[in-house]
Amino acid sequence: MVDRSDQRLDAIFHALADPTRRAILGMLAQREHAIGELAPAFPISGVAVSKHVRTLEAAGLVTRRVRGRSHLCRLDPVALLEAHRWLGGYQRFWSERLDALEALLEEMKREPDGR
Amino acid sequence: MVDRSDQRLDAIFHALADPTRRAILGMLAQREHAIGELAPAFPISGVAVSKHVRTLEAAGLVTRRVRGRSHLCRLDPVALLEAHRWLGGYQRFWSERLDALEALLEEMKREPDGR
DNA sequence: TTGACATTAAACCATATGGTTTTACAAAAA
DNA sequence: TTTTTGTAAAACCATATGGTTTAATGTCAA
Repeated sequence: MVDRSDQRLDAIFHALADPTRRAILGMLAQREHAIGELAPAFPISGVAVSKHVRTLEAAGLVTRRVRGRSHLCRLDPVALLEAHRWLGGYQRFWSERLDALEALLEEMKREPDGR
Repeated sequence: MVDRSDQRLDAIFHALADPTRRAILGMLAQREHAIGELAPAFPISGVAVSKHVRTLEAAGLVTRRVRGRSHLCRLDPVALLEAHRWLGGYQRFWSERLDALEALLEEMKREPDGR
């Protein structure tokens, strides 16, 4: 019952569950960065940042291309989309709530005295 | 730089990074369940399931009401919505890709010989 | 009141995680 | 060629995690 897509979601959500890794994604959302450019933004060693990048890469959230001694990292949106779609499967739960709220507001507009 | 909403996302994504916990959410998406009803669905002890539920509860993904000796668990969509919205912040990355693909397909429709 | 039931608490264990420092290596610069 | 630079690999450490088993607790049923 634990299939491949399960394991992929495990890796994606686990990768997203760390604030440093989310911040790295945020930087990569601006533009491609070498690991050495990412590292100074964090209060941890470059080695630690490198390991975070590897985790993101393993989860499919980041791709890397090596140019000389620099490893250029780029956001890969596909994994983010996967997670987004999985969560979207629950959308009806919150939109039901929003619908209820909306209906209530509508009601209030039609009967402003709250009758 | 690690504020409250950061920690909330940590907890939410961490809670989602486990297949048992995601399966529990799946069951709760059907209807409210007592912990004792959830447990037989998994090949682990009831104690372990109880701890998973606590993790989900701590992340705000599940609420619990106690009725006699049963603890009734219900999905709380708000935390899921939070995660969904965070991911939605990256939507432009995959929609850009989809837009490009769409444009390409449009092009192919207009010039079916691939010129 | 006694006993069964649903759940939590506590103690424990193996492994995973996020960090460190040190070592290694390939590429660019001197 | 030698040195410096960017990154990974390896070894290590403390703590977190997901599981177990064994009490402890409160609630329903005989």
